[in-house]
Amino acid sequence: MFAALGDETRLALVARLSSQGPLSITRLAAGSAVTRQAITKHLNVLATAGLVSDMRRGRERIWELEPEQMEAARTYLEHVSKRWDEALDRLKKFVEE
Amino acid sequence: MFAALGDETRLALVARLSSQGPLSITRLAAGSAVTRQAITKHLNVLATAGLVSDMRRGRERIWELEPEQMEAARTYLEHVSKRWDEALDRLKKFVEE
DNA sequence: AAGATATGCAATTCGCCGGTTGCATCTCCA
DNA sequence: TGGAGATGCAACCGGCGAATTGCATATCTT
Repeated sequence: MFAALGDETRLALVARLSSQGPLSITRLAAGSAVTRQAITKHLNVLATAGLVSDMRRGRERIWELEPEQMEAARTYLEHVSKRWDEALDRLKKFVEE
Repeated sequence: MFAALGDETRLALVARLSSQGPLSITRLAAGSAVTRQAITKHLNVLATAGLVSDMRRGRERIWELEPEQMEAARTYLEHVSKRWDEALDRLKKFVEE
């Protein structure tokens, strides 16, 4: 999942979807420097990571954010941060003794 | 920064540093499947992203977590999540009108 | 039906990244 | 001082991922 967010183009896609809501592939490609095909591939990567989902509407395919996965990433970082603080505390106590 | 966290080996390093506190390169390499050299490179990548920092102690080099950057990542995800909710609200209102 | 719009599929190219190996350097300790 | 342990430096390799191109397919509109 972090790997999915780690690409500049994909992070930009997430940002756009977050600020502009659901968009079609062509619309997303219009605002980007790369080809529509590249965008499609990136969207698939994001989908595999569970960060976006798609739905068909006529001839177009609409993509939208899936905020639960982002929440999962946040939770993970929070977890790591917390454990780090605990480790620091243990170390501090150990040194003091 | 997400790119830095996006590699499995690096994420494992972050996890270990978070649970065990500051560690030397050799110690970190001992618990990993890859070479010490690989670990060194990964640590440098993490350092460039501001996620870890190092200090010399005798002949060894101790690495520790830099939780502020992790906090930044969390904040970013929070931001995106929030904007997404707002976008959804706008969309909902627009449809209702 | 026919043109236009939106997307899908496949093959290909190219650069970067993760990993290794070999050797040099530095520091600790007996 | 000399050996062992910890790290640094540099060259090299293999594969994967990002991107493009060309063409096929589906859907809308008139």
